[in-house]
Formats: sequence, structure tokens, C-alpha cells
Amino acid sequence: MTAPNQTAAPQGAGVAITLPDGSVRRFDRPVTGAEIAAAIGPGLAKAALALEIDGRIVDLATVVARAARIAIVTRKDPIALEIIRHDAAHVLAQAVQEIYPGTQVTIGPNIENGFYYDFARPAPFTPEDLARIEARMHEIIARNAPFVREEWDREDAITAFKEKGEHYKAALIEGFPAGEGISVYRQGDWLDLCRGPHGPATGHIGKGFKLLKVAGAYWRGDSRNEMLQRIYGTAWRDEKELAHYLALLEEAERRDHRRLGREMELFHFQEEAVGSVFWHPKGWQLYRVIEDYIRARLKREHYVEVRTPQLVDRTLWEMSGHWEKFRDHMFTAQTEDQRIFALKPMNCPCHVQIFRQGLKSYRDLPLRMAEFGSCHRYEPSGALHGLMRVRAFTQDDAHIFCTEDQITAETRRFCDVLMSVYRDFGYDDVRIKFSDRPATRAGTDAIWDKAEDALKRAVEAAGLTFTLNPGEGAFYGPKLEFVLRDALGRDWQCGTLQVDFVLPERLDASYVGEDGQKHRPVMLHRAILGSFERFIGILIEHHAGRLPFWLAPVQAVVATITNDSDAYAAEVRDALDAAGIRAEIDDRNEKISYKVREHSVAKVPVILAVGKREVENREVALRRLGRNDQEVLALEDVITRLGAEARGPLG
RNA sequence: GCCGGAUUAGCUCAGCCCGGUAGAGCAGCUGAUUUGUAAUCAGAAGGUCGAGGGUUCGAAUCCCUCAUCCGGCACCA
Repeated sequence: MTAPNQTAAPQGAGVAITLPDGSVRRFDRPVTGAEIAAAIGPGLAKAALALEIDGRIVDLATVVARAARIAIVTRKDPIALEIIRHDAAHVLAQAVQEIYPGTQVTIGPNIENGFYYDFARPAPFTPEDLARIEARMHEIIARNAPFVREEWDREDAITAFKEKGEHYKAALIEGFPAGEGISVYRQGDWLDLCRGPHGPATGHIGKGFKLLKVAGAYWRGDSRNEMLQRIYGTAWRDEKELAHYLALLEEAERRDHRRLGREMELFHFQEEAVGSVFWHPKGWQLYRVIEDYIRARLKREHYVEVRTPQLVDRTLWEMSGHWEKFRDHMFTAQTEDQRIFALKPMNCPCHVQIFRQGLKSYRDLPLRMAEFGSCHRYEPSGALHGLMRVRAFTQDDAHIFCTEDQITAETRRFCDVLMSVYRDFGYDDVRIKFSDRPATRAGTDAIWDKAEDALKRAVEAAGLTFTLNPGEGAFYGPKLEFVLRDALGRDWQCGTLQVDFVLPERLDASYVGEDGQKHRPVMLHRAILGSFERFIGILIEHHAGRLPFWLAPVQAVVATITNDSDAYAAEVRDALDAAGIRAEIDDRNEKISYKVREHSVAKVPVILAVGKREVENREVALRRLGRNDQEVLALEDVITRLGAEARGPLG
């Protein structure tokens, strides 16, 4: 039944192994990775986790039978984490089956920062169960059973797993191509269907892992299937790395925008308007600063701003095709005369209506039509998540009506603005995904060729790089997605640019070309922030609530030392106000240290303390958030300085 | 929508297992203190225990239904 996992090669010949440093070692017979490691040194033999042959990672027990470039993978290699995590997933599954007999195993892949394993078991796992399972995992690791790979016949494997009562595993194998051998890994008396590779033995996993949570997950990711129980874990090289990661999770919790939103009095939610934001004065101030900023950026780019209806008759949505596809996710209203209106879930059909008013000439293109478009979508209840996923939101939306030949120039121009906007908000790490034609799509291949090519050239011309997201484009055209990486290394997709040659057709948008004939414009759907709500949520977490001066709702607090300074403090506040700085006054009968603490906790960027000395010299003592020192400055100087900062990146 | 967990004062949480009608800290309020850079002291007050139903002499506590929130899954024009 078993066969060694080996590279096909003529027998009897010597084997020349090239190591990463370029040196060549010769063996007079085929050797395993473990033997190679041992030949190099006992330290390496002990540290070895896996073998890399010509760039492919395989088990250390793999026999190398012909000349190859190899490397011994140890814990220090980045790839080691993949092995440790997958080993941990197997140990998790073994622990679960030891403690809860009758539980079926399904799949257990690696994910970012860890792994999970999905189980089929009638009774739910509780948090207490997790602790118990984790303890058992430590035991299994201590047993240090070797991982042993076996190659099984496909049909035998199906029978074997069925006999074990592992119907999910049997179903998985049945999905593999007929005639293909399958592999199984044993650890002690437990085994699992697995492609591998694995480390030499369970002991190599170490102690740097932890089970994090249990959650439901559909079998094969399909909501029509039964729900399994997924146990998530994280695993690292050692306990120190684990602690570091857990600290990161705690930091993320501290930065949670829902928590900061309440603490900083920015917004709230309540049951009577699920998924819709109640913006408080400070939150709305922040929102408006961002909106004003974007409006100024769009003006520079010669966009026109419009405003379109909230309620639109269903017939328009039927024409656009949204009714058929998204009807369940639209809010509708029925009037006395039995007409059905939908709260707009997007702005594009309305923008086309404006475009269609009057004849458009090729001279009008590109026409960049922007709207801070307020949209409603009836998102599934389980999808709601603070500001990140809401049912009422506003996009920094715009549609560029242009010719096919203008796609590249417009895209490039958009990329430039977008990158500059992100920089202004403190994001330097932006990734671009390019999604090309999906299997089911509208439009001819020729048009797709042209659109994809135009997009790619535009991104390259902007000096940007992208990763390919094959087949993930919209049915109406290819798209670019812009992903921000925040201060904690988390990714957030915000911006988008989508080429659309379907909607102008459906809604009959046209322009008169140079030739006097009617032509279809191409529409570029584009957004930089995405939704204001979501972007603000991301922004709060990125800055941990400590917003840059130009964004902070309250930029400065004038705090008095004693009430003798009240009049002067009011004067300072008025001067700040006149200079466009959002300032408040704190003349309460409290100690200055009490006020400093309170406004620091409230994340106000600047505290201006005024006491007897400042009144006499017409000065203020300036203290910045996060610093412990003060700077005493003339009032005029402070106004000039903070006034400049308040103007923000646009100057 | 699905699985699991949670919901007690403005906030953070205890009380629930084992039923006898609610407690702390912070905030807020009142008073004193006029203070020089991350919490001055004192006092009084604050809760139909998410909603509805059931069991019981008696329910924050046990049972059911619903709502919302949290963590995932699915969805995301």
C-alpha cells in the first residue's frame, strides 16, 4: 500500500545535490532530506522541518534520487510557518477526535496568521471545550509522533474513510479525478487525508499556538449546505511570536471604531434604525471635513457634482438590470397609487439619466459626474458590522462617461488622484488588484480585450503595480480594486474603478461623434473612499482615534489654570475660531492636570493652557497629544502655526 | 440568512450554576477647593435586570419566542 514519495530517477546512479550556497554534495545512492541534513550537520538535522527541491516544498522524508537544487527548511524560513500551522491543524483534528469520538473531520487549511479545521458534530463546541482541546493538543505534541506519508489507491481510500464513518472525507476524495492516487498522513494511531507536506513529527509544532474561537461554517462554503463547526487557531514559531500576535489582536480591539466612536462621541447605532448611523456633532464634523476635502479634489479634476433622487420607480431598476438581481436587497416603498419605488442602492442609473438629458457630443467627453450619493441596501442581518457594513451609506461616487480611447488616460488620472488622496489620509501602502473577465459576462471578447488592455496600460503608466485576480471582474467589465494596508497591517478594500460597457447600452446613453453618428459612451464607475461610513471606520482604527490635526473634530482646547484667566482664554478661543481652528474652551474649576488628562483621553491634538503668566505676556502654553512637554508661544504665533496645520493637505 | 455567544445604572462589569424582588468602579449631579500639565475631596442620587410569554407562593436567576449586539460563515450591484 505504501510507496515512498520520491523523484523518479534511474537507479544506481550517484546523486549530486546543490545546496543554496551553490556547493554540491554527492551521494552514492538516493537520499532523504533528513539524510542530507544529517550529512551537513547534526544541528541542521535537528532543526530540519522540510525539504525544498527545485523550489517545491516536500516532506523531509522525501527521497531525492536525481540531481537537484535543494534546501533544508528550518523554523527560521518563512515557509516554516505554513508547515507548523498545517501540522497544528492535524493535531487539532486528532485532539478533537480523541476527546469527542464520532466527530467527523472535513477540511483544515492554513489561513493568514493561523489555521482552522471544520468538524461535523451535532453538539456545539463551547469555549470551555476549546481549552480542553488545546490541552490535548499539547499532549499530542509532547508524544512527538512522526508524520508518515502514505500513498493510497483512490477507491480503497473512499472505502476506508466510509468505513471509519468519515463521510465528508470520502466525499472529498470522490471529488478528485478518477485514477489519481491520494495521500494520507499518519501521526501515531491517527491519520488524515492530506496533500502535505508536513514536518517530521508533532513535536516540531512547539508551544507557540493557541485556539482562538469556534464558529459556524458551511460545508464547501455553500450556504445551501449544512453548517459545520470551525475551530480557529493561530500558530507561530515560538511562544514569543505568539505573544506578539496576541498583543496585536488586543491592540486591534482597543482600536475598534465602535468603541472609539462611542468614547469620542462620534456616532451611535440603535435598534430602531439598524444599520444606519446616528452621527453626533463631532462625528459629523469629521465627516464634513472629509467630504469637503474630496469635493475640493474633484473640483481640481474637473468633475461636475450632481444630486439624484433617493426614491426611484422600479421600472428604472428593471431597465438597469438591478431589480432582477438585487431585488431582495433593496428597500422599497409602495404608494397609494400602487407604484413601487426603491430607495436607490447605487447612483449609476440616475447619473445616466442626467447624461441623457439633451444631446451629448464627443466634445463633452470625458464627462466626469460625481455625487456624494446616499444609498440604501438591505444587507443581510449577519453582515452588519459597525460603520464597516451598514444599510445606509454615502459613496464618494462618480461616473466618467468617455470613449473607449479615453479609458487609459482617465484611469491613469484617477489612479494618480486616488494615491494622492490616500497619502493625505496617512496611507502609504496601497495594493491594486486587477480583476479580469469572469466566465459569465456581457460584451464581446474584442471589447473585453480592449478594456482589459486599456486598464492595465493605465495602471502601468501611473507607475503602479497590480496583482491579477483572474475571473473576478464584474459581468459588465474589468475592474481595479484598491486595497489600503493600515497601521496594524490589515487590508481594507476601498477604492474601485470599473469599466462598464453594458449599462450605457441598457439605459440607452449615447453621444454624437465626430462622424455625426450616435455612439455608446463607456462608463467608468469609480470611488476613492468607497463609503464615507466605512472609510471613517477604517480611518479611526488606523489612527487609533488620534486623528491628524486637520481631521480632528476638536483640534484644540483652551484650558485655564484658574478662573482668573477666563477672559483671556475666551479671547484665545475666539482668535482660534477666526483662524478656522476648531477650538473649545475648558474654564471649569478643575486642576490643569485633570483637564490635561481628560482632553488627552478624548484625543484632542492640542491643549493650550493659559494661566497668570500667559495672560500677562499674551502667550499660550501649547501641549501636543502624546507628548509630555509644553511650548510657550506668543498668541499670534500659535494662531499662525495652527491655522496653517488646520488647512490640511490642500493648504 | 445560518451556527455559536452575549444583553444588568451613561460606560466597564459582579450577581445567574444552587429562585427569596440588585451591587461595585468610572462618568454624571450637588457642595467645598482656584489649582501650572494624564484623575482634589465630600455628599446625594441613579436600574420596569433587551422585549413578550410561561413555570412558581415568589424570576435578573429556570423554560419558550422575538429583537439587537458580538465572533465567524454565506452575501457584498
